[in-house]
Amino acid sequence: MTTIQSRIRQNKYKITPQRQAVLKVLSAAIQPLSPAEVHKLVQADKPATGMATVYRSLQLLAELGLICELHTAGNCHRYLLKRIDSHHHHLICSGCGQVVHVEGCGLKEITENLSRQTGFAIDTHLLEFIGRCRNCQKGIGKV
Amino acid sequence: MTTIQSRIRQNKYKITPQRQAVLKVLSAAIQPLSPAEVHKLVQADKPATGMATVYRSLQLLAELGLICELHTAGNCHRYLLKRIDSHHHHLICSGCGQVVHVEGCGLKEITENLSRQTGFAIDTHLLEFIGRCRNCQKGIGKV
DNA sequence: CTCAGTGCAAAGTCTTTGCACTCGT
DNA sequence: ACGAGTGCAAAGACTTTGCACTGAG
Repeated sequence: MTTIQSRIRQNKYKITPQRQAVLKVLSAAIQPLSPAEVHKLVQADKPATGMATVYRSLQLLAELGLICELHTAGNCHRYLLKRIDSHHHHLICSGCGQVVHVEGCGLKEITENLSRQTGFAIDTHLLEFIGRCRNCQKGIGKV
Repeated sequence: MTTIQSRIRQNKYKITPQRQAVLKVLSAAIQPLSPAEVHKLVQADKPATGMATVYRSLQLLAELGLICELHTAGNCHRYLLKRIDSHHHHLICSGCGQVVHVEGCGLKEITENLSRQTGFAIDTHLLEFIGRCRNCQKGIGKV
């Protein structure tokens, strides 16, 4: 938490109660949240907070690499606090939305090959696994 | 092309000039197109075509698995004809948007491990490589 | 004290929907 | 001929922006 704040300060942005509230909400969340959900949860804390501020905060935090932006099927954008600094991905349950962290992906080699073959400078990759958790397989979350 | 049409027919949907036009545009495209781009290109062929029809066609074709939906950074949704029936992914240039097909990804093993560890039934994964093509590395597409 | 950050409301985008008409089958 | 599919325009969702005010540094 303190590291996060110092990262914000380092980049010459201010630490405002609103930004803290957004971070708090995201750090308490187990599953990724949409901007609207973040807004609702932030309002429990700071009722006056506007939607625009939530968007601006999410944008800032994503820019600083403090949170991840996920692309899910229906509700396209969802955000998640980056808990681990290492390279990782997410396994997302399509039933209930729960997220599991996945360490490593073994794509280093394929990335290097691709780069060699195509001449692309490959910056990153977007990888998400989509499935159904144990509960949702039992038909609970059948959407 | 004929296989595509039969796939549409199989699912009891009609083959309309508009759907054909959307398919034609996508099959002629080298890079993935946004709905708006598809619309513009379709209009060159059938000027009366409405935006709504383009959306409905894209949705239908994606549902039938005939086209891929990509999640890119800025303009979130873009569509691409599925040229190859095998499992594949895309390498996308963040400068000019050009797309390279990537065969295989070596994620079978990691998927199986994940499934075992987490109890998830993993249906699929979303994988895209993001980089800059040779031209854009030369600074041409510096956005 | 200053200016980045905020809240609000208005303006943009992007996407979907309702409805009468058209046209593939 | 029948009903899926269409075009249009309006509605809806989501996101950004302008502007005066507030408060973090």
